Amino acid sequence: MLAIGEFSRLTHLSVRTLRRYHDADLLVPATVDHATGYRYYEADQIPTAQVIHRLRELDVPLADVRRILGSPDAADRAVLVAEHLQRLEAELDRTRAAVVSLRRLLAPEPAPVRVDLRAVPATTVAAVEADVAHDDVLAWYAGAMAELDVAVTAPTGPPGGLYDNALFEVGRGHVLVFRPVDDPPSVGRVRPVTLPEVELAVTTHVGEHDDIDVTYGELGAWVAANALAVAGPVRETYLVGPRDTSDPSAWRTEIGWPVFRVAPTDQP
Amino acid sequence: MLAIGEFSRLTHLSVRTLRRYHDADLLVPATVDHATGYRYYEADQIPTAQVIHRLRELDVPLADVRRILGSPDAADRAVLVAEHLQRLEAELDRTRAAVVSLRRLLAPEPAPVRVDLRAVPATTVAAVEADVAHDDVLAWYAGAMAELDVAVTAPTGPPGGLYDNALFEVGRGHVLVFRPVDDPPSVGRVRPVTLPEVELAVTTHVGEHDDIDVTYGELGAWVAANALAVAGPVRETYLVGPRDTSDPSAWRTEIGWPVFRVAPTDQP
DNA sequence: AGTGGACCCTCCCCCGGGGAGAGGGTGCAC
DNA sequence: GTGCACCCTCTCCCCGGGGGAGGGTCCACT
Repeated sequence: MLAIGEFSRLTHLSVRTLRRYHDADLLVPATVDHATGYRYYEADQIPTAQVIHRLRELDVPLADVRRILGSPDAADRAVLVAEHLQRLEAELDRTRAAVVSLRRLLAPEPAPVRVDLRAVPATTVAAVEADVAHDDVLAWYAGAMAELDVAVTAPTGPPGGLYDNALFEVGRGHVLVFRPVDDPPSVGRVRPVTLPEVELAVTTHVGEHDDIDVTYGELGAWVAANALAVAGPVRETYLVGPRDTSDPSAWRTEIGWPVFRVAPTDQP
Repeated sequence: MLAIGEFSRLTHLSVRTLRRYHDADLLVPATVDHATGYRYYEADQIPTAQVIHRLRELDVPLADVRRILGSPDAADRAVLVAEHLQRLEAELDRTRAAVVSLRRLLAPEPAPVRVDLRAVPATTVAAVEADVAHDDVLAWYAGAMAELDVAVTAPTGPPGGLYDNALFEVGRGHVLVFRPVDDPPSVGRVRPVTLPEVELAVTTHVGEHDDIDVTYGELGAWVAANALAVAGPVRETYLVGPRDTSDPSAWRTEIGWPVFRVAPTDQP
């Protein structure tokens, strides 16, 4: 029988937090005095408290902590925890990418971006498309591209993708990956798709994709500065990618933003 | 002149978030229509928006983002950002430790902890002590122990430390590191200190300190189960530590919790 | 010149995981 | 029996947004 203060000392959880965990049904005191409301804990609740403490340190939401503690089977618990560790790893990746692109953003003299305006005719390609959540894009891309690789034996150009703007605004949107080929097949998820004719503002991103947002931003700034507006999903073309060389610094990603002229100006 | 929606599309920040950043004086639109309240941004605000986006991805609080953006000198900015990266690294360490101790906590069959009750006489030692915030303990410890090493030439036992319980409850408390020696010197911060006589519940933690909380918990559970109560700061003794061997699995940390008998029982 | 629909505005409430403090009741050792 | 540390509940605050209500504006097409 440990009063809450003593239990707090033993678990390094604040009294306040212990009360909160009680309210949340996460860690219910062994006994509660009905008259006074005093909470009393047992020594064998310490490990549980520690598990909660550690999970919270990993930013596991209380609801998930409850689920983990609630699952009687150790294997189930391990699975749930493993899921969270995976999530942590993904977050670590994002952090890494943020550091990379922050470095580029804060670089003393940003290299001026080179943008071309290019009219692209309608093209028929072999494509796989779907509505995908922003977080799932990478995984989906890998699967779709693998399927394309199997279906398209003699591509006539580098692969590419179309990414709906809603992907970034709403967190979910239409995505299409394609491979140009003379006679697009229709196998599995692969279908012939005709990409519409567009005018593209095109620039090339060099290296890993960690800081591709910066290039996007530069392209966007150029587009806005040239009195253009964005019309339709962005097109990426993977001129040189991981499939071509394992040296990330050699990678080249062409980014094409469909644009139209907002107000026709008379300037040359 | 970009309306908020278009700017949102270019920066991948939600309209809502942009408004919030305006309210917070973080990213003020280039012009605001006084009549309608419409916010209009300039293309050259895109890099700023991206910096904010990236910093937020690194969980930099908005107030700090404001300070970073506000400092005109690039070097200043670099310093502020570096500070945050250091903070991230510290967090990563904590995460790693949490994973280690979680693994031990969720291990199928926790090894039973071995606890001894030991009467320790008063001892005079060479010590460095201070009030320290919980987060600063590690850094403070390194400095204090280095000073002790210089001051004490012929120690008569392994080093140790006393850690106030307030450290864990309030996040700040009294800390003392010591080295037993025959004739304690008084040099710099080093002073002779007489540690009071105590009865200690003692156990030994094996390996890195990542999961030392688990051992603490086991010790605490034993203490509670044996009708004892905690009296005074915990004593750690570093029998084998990083100074002795670089192999973490060989490290031995003795943890002694001062206790007293709550209710004298007649049980043997 | 109207009109419809996309766009924009402000305002308020919600979330999680606590921290701070008020105001008042209890346990227990001396 | 009394002092004081301890415990209780309650309300409000923080951050960094999300959701939605209710209403005004812009602009391209008719």
